[in-house]
Amino acid sequence: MTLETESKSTAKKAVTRDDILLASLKLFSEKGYFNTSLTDIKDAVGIKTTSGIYQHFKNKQTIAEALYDNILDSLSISIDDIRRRNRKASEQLREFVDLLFRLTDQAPEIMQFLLVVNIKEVLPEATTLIETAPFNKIRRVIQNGIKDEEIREIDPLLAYNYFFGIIRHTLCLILSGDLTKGAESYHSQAWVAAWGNIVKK
Amino acid sequence: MTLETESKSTAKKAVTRDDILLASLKLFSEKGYFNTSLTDIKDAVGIKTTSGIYQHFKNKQTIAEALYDNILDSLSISIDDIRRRNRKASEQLREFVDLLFRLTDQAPEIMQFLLVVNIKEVLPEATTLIETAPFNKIRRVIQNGIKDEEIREIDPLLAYNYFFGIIRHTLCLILSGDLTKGAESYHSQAWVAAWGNIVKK
DNA sequence: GTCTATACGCCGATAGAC
DNA sequence: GTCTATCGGCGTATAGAC
Repeated sequence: MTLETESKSTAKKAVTRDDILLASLKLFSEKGYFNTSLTDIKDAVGIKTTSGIYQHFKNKQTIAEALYDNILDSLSISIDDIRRRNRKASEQLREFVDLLFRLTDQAPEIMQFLLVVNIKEVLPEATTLIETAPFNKIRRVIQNGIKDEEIREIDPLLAYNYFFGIIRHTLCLILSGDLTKGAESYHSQAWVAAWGNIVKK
Repeated sequence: MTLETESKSTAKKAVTRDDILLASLKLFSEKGYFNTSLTDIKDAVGIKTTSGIYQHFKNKQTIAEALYDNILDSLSISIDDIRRRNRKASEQLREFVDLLFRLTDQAPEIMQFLLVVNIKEVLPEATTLIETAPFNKIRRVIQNGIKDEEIREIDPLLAYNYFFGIIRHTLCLILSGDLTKGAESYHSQAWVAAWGNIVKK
């Protein structure tokens, strides 16, 4: 599964692992993990019994695990790409923010799952968002920014906090429908506010 | 139930509604609503069967509802008090932030329930945090601050976002244990960053 | 208010035929 | 890979005695 939503092929074919992941992602982000039964998933995916699900996943939890892993992996790869293409921390962070807003717009289920679903409740063993590979990389970007004197000298974790706090809150308000004008209108303003919090003046 | 944790009386007496609320709050914030069974609550509260719970609450959901209502009511009252005692928006917001940090330190279960538990998943009918009475009042504080030219002229919702985004993210990092030095050390810095985002320069 | 006892629905999960 | 059939169990909830 990639971060991009894929268009279903017209020909009716066997249900794949990705079909289940996609349907589960939608349901989990809409109703929450615990309000989603395997019956719901089976219906969404278009099979008659829940048995088919067990062909691809050991149990319900492993579906959520696979989703979380896939999303984090995709993000991580995107960040590698961003770091390769840009030198300055400001550019790297800017592109990361662009990515998050684009996803919020085009694949809100993914961002809903990532930011709103309380992953510790679903997967008690899971690491906090901040400890995951992609967000570790973002913290390294910030550290480098401090070293290069682009970002003011504060605890990198606090810089992450001041920067990502605004981005995240903005995205959550968009996802919840409290910010109604569509992601684009808030995008650049959120960036300015977030970056302004950590930039060396 | 108040926002303050009450010390249990030594004498063993009948289980009250507040005992159930307190135990539930602890369990919900630790394990999550769906990972908490009435059996867990009954154990925590010290009775032998779940039947006793139904003396006070119609069902499990109403426990969460009562908790949410109580917390919001308490917050709302505190904010009224803050607004009465202070004139300037900066002072009112500052005291509000003080309150939130104090609660995070002294009653983390309350803040965990308020900020981390996904209330829409537990109570689909519940209003978003931003639409609740206390947070509506905070938004009015911000509106007044704009009118009085203390806060720069932007959409009040965005100002709320830039301000509270940082506060909330800081509190969540403290609650999750990612920020380890204890709430106090981050308190004033978070305030400076959050207020700096909206102050008229 | 607390207990015993009990109901029962839903959901996750498995075995095995096709 | 999909189906039928079925299971066990957990968790919520109720009735009614004390």
